[in-house]
Amino acid sequence: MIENQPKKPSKSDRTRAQILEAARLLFAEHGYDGASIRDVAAHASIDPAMVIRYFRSKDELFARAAVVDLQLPALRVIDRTTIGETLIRRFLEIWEGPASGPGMAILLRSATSNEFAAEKLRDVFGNQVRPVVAAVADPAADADRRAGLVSSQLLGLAMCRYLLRLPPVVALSHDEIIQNVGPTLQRYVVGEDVS
Amino acid sequence: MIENQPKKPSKSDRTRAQILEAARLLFAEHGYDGASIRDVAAHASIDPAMVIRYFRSKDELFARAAVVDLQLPALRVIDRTTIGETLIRRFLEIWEGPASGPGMAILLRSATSNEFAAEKLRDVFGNQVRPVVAAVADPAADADRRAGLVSSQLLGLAMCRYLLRLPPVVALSHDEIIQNVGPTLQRYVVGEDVS
DNA sequence: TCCATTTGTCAACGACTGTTGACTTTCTAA
DNA sequence: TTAGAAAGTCAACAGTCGTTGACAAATGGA
Repeated sequence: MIENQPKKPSKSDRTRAQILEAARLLFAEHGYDGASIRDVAAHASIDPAMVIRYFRSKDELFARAAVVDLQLPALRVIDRTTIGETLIRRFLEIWEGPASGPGMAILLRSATSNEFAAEKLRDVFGNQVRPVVAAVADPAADADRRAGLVSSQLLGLAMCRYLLRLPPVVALSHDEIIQNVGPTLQRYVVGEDVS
Repeated sequence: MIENQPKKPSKSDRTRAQILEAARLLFAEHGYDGASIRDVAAHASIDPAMVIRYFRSKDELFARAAVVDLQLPALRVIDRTTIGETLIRRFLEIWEGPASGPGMAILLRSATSNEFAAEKLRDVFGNQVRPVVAAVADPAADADRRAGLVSSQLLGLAMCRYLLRLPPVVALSHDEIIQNVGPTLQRYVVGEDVS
């Protein structure tokens, strides 16, 4: 009899959720170093010591905050000619839609100076992006290379548009992104490739 | 009679250069926050106070270390069908060749959590990448958008290959990068575009 | 009501940070 | 040789950081 979720949403659960929400917001905006535990506590209207009580350390808080589930669609079932478009559409949903949290922003903001975040980001690539691309890559041996190229374009777009906020990339409409980046991803995934 | 370079390479000049070299190395590897003045001083085998004496503050030291000159080739004179290839070749030289310093790595490593680095990176885009693309973009009005797309791909590739060190992207050979990313850049710069 | 557990408050710790000023050593020009 | 500038050393400052432990308040079941 394993009961993972005892029915009472005790008071501590709410506090715990508040801390986590504040942490996700501040980590996404200022990165691991830039968001102090005191900042998180202030943003959650709570004492800094409570942050440590609920999450044992800043590292563990960051680990809890930096969870990412891209929920990428299976590419096998859709039309083979619209793979690139499907990918970039899902990408825009993840970043700008309300459902997906700031998980990717959290990782990307800290990955350049925090080895844990970098490793986590490599994990997201290996366990979420790569399998989806591998399922449709023509010679299976090319799967890694194709997935890597896809990641480089998507990650660069995210950097320019959401983190660096490069004006001309911010100005791009959804349709412009889909019609320009879609074909790139399409070629990276199923295009004829170099040996 | 303006003499910008008095002939004597005084002792202080050498020390100054040592500090700057150590700073560029550490900033490129650990970012602005991750590289302390004490680290830089230790790496240059001098006292931390000297770093402040020669450069007035850490911010100023970082500003001096984060200078970038891409020396992008003028795209007008070359064959219009090899623009993408030319760009990606130059990109690889900048990152892996011995001539260009770690300037781009310094900026990219800190741009996600340091507003000065972010602004400087946007400057590099606006003053070095954009003009080169604008010179050949077909409707001049598209120049910004095209330059932005080019930047997103190049910046993403740099992130994955040199900072994040994503294994399949690190494993790519120069030829593979040229033959895969080249066409992408070609289309971004001179391909038919969406309104 | 009473007591034990939970939840929250407060002050402080040691470590690290950028930066400063007083001091000594070294070099250079007269 | 000597005075003055340049170069380098050292200890300490004020601030921030993550983290801790002692203590008070609130809560909830018996």
